[in-house]
Amino acid sequence: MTSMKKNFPGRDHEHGVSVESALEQAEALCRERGARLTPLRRRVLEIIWESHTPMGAYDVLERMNAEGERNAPPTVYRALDFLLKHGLIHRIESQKAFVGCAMSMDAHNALFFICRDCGNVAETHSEEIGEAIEASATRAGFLVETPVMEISGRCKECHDDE
Amino acid sequence: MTSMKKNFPGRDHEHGVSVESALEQAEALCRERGARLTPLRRRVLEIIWESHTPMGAYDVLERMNAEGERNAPPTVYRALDFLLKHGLIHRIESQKAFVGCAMSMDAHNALFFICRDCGNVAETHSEEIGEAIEASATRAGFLVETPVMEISGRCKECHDDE
DNA sequence: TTTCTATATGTTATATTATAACATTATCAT
DNA sequence: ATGATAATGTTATAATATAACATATAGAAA
Repeated sequence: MTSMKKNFPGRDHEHGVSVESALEQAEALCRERGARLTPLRRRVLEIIWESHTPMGAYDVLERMNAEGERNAPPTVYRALDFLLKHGLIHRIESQKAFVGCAMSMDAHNALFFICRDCGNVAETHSEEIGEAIEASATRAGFLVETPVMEISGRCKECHDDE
Repeated sequence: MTSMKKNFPGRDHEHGVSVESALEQAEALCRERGARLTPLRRRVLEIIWESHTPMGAYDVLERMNAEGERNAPPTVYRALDFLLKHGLIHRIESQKAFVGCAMSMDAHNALFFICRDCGNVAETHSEEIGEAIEASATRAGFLVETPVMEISGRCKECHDDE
């Protein structure tokens, strides 16, 4: 594993969204939509939120089975699909891994800053960038549906003390 | 395969970069850098440019072996690594696939518009977006290194005739 | 309540993508 | 020529993801 230094804002458990409140919000959102956040799905979401770095599907699976359960990959992938569909998590494509979504109501237009040192991910939603992309897309006659914006680099903590 | 309609600008073989000129540029760039664009690597680059949609590593491999050769996965992946390192191709993370890079000298800050209908990819390099991201990053104390920007949606051709 | 239907989960097998590890060969500077 | 470095060959396997079908469960309709 790469050196795990201090977190930077966003997925920091001290200053960011707490696991409990994330789960509460998820429940509210699902209730509102008539979507079923079953114990299994809720558990997967919880596991993902408990990690401060993106988790691979098999990491989640391992965690689920830690207490002796015998879940198989499809179980996890199906739960992940559900959570993705409802914007409760994001898939970080460049890492084949998943993180909790800090703003499920506006799941689109998320921009991720991913620190290559500490592995932390900060989620931002910039109007400016969204508009710049819209403008560029319009010029190309392109209809934006699902933007994937993952900026790899180094967070403040990690490039301060090099 | 999804319906393959007409191309949109960028990777269109009629209006875009020709395979030959792409290979010539690649050779020039490698010569300049003292990098060795071997026949194998050149062949992989050629295969990728010949496709107008992103190709998976195993698609490339299959193509290489079409004439009876017996290359194995590592051969392809090593060539892809070389081409990536020199900015001659991009990896489209959201598709686990590779496309030729239209602007190898400025391989960073590429923004891809990926049509979910026809599969085509248009590569753009927008100052405006680059700056918006820089600004957002600076605010977060983040040092940008490798931006991944892949906008999925529908190209003009494909949403015109729905 | 019972029955039906749709949704969710369990289970087995396998597909797809990617890399580790080590052997061999080619290139190039000396 | 010789030796060092880089490239390629080869075998095996790791890591990620899904297909296909069986079973169970929740909620709607009777």
